[in-house]
Amino acid sequence: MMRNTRGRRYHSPVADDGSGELGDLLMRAARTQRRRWRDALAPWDLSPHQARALRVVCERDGVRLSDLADSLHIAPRSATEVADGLQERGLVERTPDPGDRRAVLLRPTEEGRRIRGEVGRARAADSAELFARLGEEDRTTLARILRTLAG
Amino acid sequence: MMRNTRGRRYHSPVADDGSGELGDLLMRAARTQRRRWRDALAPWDLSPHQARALRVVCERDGVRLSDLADSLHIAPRSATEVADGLQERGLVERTPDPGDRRAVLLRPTEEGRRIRGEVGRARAADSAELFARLGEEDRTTLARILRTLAG
DNA sequence: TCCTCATCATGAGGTAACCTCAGCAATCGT
DNA sequence: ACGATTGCTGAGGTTACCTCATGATGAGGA
Repeated sequence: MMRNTRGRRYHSPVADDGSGELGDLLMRAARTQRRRWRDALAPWDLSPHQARALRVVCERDGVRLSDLADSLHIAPRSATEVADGLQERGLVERTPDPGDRRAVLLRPTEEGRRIRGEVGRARAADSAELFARLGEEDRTTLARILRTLAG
Repeated sequence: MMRNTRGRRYHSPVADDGSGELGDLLMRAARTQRRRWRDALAPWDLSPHQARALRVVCERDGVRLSDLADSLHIAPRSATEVADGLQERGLVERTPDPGDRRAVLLRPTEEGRRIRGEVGRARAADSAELFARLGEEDRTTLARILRTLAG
């Protein structure tokens, strides 16, 4: 799964025309982080999507497939597949929803909680390492600016 | 192609634990921009990747497939497919490389240049619109910070 | 020269992660 | 009580990647 062992180099992009450049930079920084995260996740052989799903399942205990789909911004049908993947690894289990017999609730297994903890710590460490390049003030500023953009 | 007409809403994510939060914010901002760009591109029915490829071909006039692959960070074989897509739409053409008879040079067609111009303007406008939420100073700061992160 | 090895593009074939649509069961609204 | 809706999943499709093999060419010796 996800054996992207290519590791190509980055070409310096285009001229700086002021505004378009910011978009490029944003994408580039995001790619850097995505790659780092993917690499940090490799020891558990989880895709970023699976890790996120596991996190969701652990946080809101008892998650419907459709809710999971919503959280991951994918179609309900696709959530089934993500859940299948996690279930195969024994990280989550399907239990019937007591309140609605059509629905299925996803719950983390013991192992699932454990893995989620490990992954969470690894992710935090990795994130801290990346953003350690910035000073305290820059981190605050960046958070504020990104919040403005994402809104 | 690329008919993601789902338009799901964003769930407010997890608690703010300080460092991990910045990573989330970065990804979120990047996603916002990616979605905007994709939408801005829709009128021409080009994927982001194709648009980027067209840009590369137009800029460095006469591009080998392997160079294109390098620029897009994909395997050489995959560059063939991207080129096929653009060629089918009549935006680029394959010409033999005079200096190496194994190689093929991609060149933009007249139409390709035209489209690239339009797309470039649309992209610049879109980017400007997004980043207009920020003040002049914030834009400068953001550029500096992102450069630090992407390095 | 000629032999070997690297490189270029591409055919063949595979995979992961999405999607839509149809179907079944359960629930809800009137 | 019954038609419409909701929740999940099987079946099957698309896209954008990938690897490996192949044929043609190029480049560096001996």
